Amino acid sequence: MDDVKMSKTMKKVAQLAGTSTATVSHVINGTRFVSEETKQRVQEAMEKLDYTPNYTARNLRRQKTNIIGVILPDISNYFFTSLIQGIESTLRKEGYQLLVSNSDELVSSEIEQIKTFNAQLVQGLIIASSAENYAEIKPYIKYDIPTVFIDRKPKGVPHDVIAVKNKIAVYEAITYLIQKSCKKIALIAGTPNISTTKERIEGYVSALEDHDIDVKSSLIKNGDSKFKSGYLLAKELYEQEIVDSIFVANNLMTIGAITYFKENGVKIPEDVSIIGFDDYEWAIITDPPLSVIKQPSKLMGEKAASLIIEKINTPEKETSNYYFPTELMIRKSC
Amino acid sequence: MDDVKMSKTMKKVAQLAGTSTATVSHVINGTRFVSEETKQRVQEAMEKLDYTPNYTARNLRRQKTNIIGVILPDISNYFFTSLIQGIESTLRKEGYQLLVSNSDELVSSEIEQIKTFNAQLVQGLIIASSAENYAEIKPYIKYDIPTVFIDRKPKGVPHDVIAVKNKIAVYEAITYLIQKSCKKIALIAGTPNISTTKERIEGYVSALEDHDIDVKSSLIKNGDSKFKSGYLLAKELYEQEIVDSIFVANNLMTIGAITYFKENGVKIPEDVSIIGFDDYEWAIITDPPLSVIKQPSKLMGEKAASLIIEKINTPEKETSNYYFPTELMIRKSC
DNA sequence: ATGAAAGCGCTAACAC
DNA sequence: GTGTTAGCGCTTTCAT
Repeated sequence: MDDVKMSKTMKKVAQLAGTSTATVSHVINGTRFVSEETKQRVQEAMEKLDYTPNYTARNLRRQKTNIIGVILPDISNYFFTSLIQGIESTLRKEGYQLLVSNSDELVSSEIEQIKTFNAQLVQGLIIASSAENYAEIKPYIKYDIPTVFIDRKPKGVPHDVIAVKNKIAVYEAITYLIQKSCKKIALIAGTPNISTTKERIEGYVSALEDHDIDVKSSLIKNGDSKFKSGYLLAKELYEQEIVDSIFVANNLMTIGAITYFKENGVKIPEDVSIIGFDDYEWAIITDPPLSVIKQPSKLMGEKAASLIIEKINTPEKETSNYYFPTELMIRKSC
Repeated sequence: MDDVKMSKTMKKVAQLAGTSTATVSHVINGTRFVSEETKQRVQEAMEKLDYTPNYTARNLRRQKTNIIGVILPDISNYFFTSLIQGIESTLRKEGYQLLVSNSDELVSSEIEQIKTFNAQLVQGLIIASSAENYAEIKPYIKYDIPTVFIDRKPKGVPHDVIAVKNKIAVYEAITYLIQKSCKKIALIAGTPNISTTKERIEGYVSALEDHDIDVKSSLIKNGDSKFKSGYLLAKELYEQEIVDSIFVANNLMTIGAITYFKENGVKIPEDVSIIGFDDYEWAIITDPPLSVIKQPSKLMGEKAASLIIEKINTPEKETSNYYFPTELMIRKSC
């Protein structure tokens, strides 16, 4: 009630309880035996003062925080928000906190954030990097802080990575389209130069090649993974080329592409078949229900979080790569 | 290259540069004049040691962190993730970090998180509370840390609140339905007892009353704001009642309800009209395109963040409430 | 079963 | 223009 602004310290608690700060600390942390009666007195004193330990001081002394940092390229992308869900839930169970930040797909901004996080702020780092090569960010990553790369794998990364079997996933999808006798299959790919985009293009190309279909570079479009570019690229494709099917390599661009076709009376799948990437609740109620490649996004987030925690507890743990399988969900858009 | 594990301290930098720690600190923070040459030497030393200041130590000394905590009831809900987008972007611009956590719509878990955040971890708190009354969480909220409530306003909150004109929003939507000559208008409401739910029910009831339509309690269903309950409640409504239209008070439940109807061959809007809450990219490509009440979620997040920052800079600033208007987006589901 | 005190790495008041 | 040093609030070693 009275001194609201004054932060309560352990010292005050100790005074009130008639003990030393050491004892107070030990009753709080259960780190050594304290007799029932002193324990009692300390607890009462804490209650009375409405005392909460100062985490900053504790962190400084213990040389660790309980915070994990996550750097994502686009928080408006449903895939990345489901990653967050998975990460947050397992982190919380283990008593860690989650610091989230958004790099806007910019390596420069990513580096800025890595720097901040590394200033003893964060105990571990989960990052969906926008860098093509690990070398670009290597100088800023500290080797003593556990780091896991998620979704994307810059060339040369020596850390754990959690990703998806992109090439196989897309190969399957394109093969499906071919079997449905699509002839002119286009690809709307995401942000250029990142591993997921490259792998998805590889899957596309190799599926076509395996079925003796010419790969036309005019049918491969690179976007920026946002709604707008899906819309624009669909338009470009439809105006310039005869296309009977499109594979769209991310969820926001898929929505963009479909929006374009709906606005222009292009029928899906009659006029053009579509397969998208990422599966969400709303993908079932679209017109038509969307055929997609589903990645286990929440699971990937959970894995990243538990991996980071393992790394924190067992620093000598060797690094490894986890490639999750995807699932081709065929609905009505192809 | 060598002592990777050893944290570099200011002291070492000072030694290498042949200055005091004070000078190092001042060149880092620009807090007092330092001659060009010493500045030079210090910077070189920092470079050489690959030094980054220790935030934890700085925070302890300055008695502040640069972190804002956000507590949300459901990170899988698109509304809350767009809130995060808005919050994160404006926070980042101002040099703050964002600590995110999820309360699962549980007051107990919310309290747990408030406690953690309050331990000098966080400079400000943005919270979408699950509490019906402020009294439930009051003991844990510290008055000296700036707090803003977002989306929901527990009874008796003395802090800033950022919300939406729920009653008016729903009143308009229901009125629209009535003008479209709907007679049996049902309501699928969200988590009981929170302000948004109560206000939305009020809007529903008062629109019906103003048009001399009987309010039947069997037409008002309470869910838990998740996909599943939207699905189940739609089923319940459709099996038990003759209903020609439904207003669904949140985005996940809307998807759930539509999914149920699609699975069961119920035509929208021919058999039943639907208006949902919250607007997203995918709402345009659903079958049929969804009529919804759109709330300016990103804007609300931005406002919350800038408000918190204002409060931090001007603690004496008086509290106020911000009620954003919504927009009724009529598409094809009603 | 408990206490004293050093010290985590920084900032800033004070001194010159 | 720069240095010295106290101290932020805690944990933990070393005593007893």
